[in-house]
Amino acid sequence: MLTMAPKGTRDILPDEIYKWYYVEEKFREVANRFGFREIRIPVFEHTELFQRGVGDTTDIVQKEMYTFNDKGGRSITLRPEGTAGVVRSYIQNGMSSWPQPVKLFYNITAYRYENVQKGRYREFHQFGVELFGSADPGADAEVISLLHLYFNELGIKNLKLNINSIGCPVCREKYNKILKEYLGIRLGKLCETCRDRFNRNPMRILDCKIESCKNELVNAPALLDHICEDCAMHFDKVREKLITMDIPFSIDKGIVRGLDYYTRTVFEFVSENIGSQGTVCGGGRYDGLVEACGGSPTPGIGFGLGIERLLLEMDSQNIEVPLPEGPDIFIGFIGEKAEKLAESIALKLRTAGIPCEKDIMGRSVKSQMKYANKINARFAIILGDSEVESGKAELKNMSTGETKDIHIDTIVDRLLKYKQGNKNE
RNA sequence: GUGGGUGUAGCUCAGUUGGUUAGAGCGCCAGAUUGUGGCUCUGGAGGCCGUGGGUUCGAUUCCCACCAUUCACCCCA
Repeated sequence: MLTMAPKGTRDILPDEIYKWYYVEEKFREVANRFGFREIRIPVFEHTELFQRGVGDTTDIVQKEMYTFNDKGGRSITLRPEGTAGVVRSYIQNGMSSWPQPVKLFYNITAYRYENVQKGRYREFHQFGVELFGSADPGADAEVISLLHLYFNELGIKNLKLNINSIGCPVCREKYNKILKEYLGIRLGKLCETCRDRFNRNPMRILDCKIESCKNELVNAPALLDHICEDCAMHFDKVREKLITMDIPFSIDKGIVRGLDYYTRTVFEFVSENIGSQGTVCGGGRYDGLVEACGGSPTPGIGFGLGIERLLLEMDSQNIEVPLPEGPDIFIGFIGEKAEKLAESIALKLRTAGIPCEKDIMGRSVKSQMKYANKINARFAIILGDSEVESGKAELKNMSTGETKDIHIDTIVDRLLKYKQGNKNE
């Protein structure tokens, strides 16, 4: 137990971190291109923020939060997602008086107490984007196109984009009446949980996976067919824009975001290759959220993108990420005088910005060379008494095996030139 | 919370029809004439065979429980 990471958490080791750097840098870069700026928010917030911002009736709040009292008696919760914290920050920092729209992105860990399975962990990583201040369908399209571009540039194929509209509170209320009429007559045939949902959140019944319930629901009215005129027009425009931008999508009337404050557009990017938790990215519009959290009415839209799932998908598609490079040079030595020389050269190289390693294991020359090979050093040099005396040494190119006699004083210059692209040096 | 699979070396996995010192490949460390890697060869380190209990003369092997892990349900990233 002492030597085991807690359930649902894991280490990201040096051998795989380059993949993380790669997708992180790409995400920052693409988000910046769209004018989104990075925000960093706390890992924990007041519990009530999530109760409000995520919604009291959701599974997340009801059973998945890491909640505890701090020593001051405050109820604190580790963030189960990113949106609520960003919304809080938007309000707290008066972002409504920033130039509009406010476009933010983030790279966070999040925490949910759930059973672990493929692509689902208790501590997981998300990229996200939140766009405040625009109710325009263009904002929806922009956020979705950001994702489309991002996946494209990573080389990911075949992620399926599903979109839907769940209307506004007004149309949802109307729809709920219609749905309840439909369900009311069939209530007896539904499972226990569904009967429970009937009063609390009838829309969730449509999500039920139990066969007998599904059978009763085949002809159930879909929310999309009952949204009001404004919402329908909004949805039409979003679709038009996606078509104009050549972004393929399907309409999935079944997407019903569990989070309470979602309005109008909801969407997800789904994979079929990474197990049953195939949603790589989920998002939508939340025009009521800022107000619900205590701010003035502000439209918003955003998404969360699961990094673990993204990486699983990239693996399943055999997408190659450029491997990290080894140090430019390994400095080996034998003897005390040579060691001092090696130390001073290593410091000069490092000061000049040249990655280099020097033996600190007291190994034989042969073993030092083996090590230089394992760490994928570009060059190696071995210093001994004769090198100390003559000021010259053999610089060995580790990939070709060629050696060149050089003056030790010139080593920094030579490697700098090499790095500047003069690979012939 | 529920159900199935799996726990033997750092990793991937053999194996013992229950019987003394538990194996391979990879990885790690070192050596193959004295100061030069990759290939090859040799050697070495490293296992309470997940934990606890039961059956037995004897358990890593059979049984039970627990724990961990994994996949799935629910839900979500």
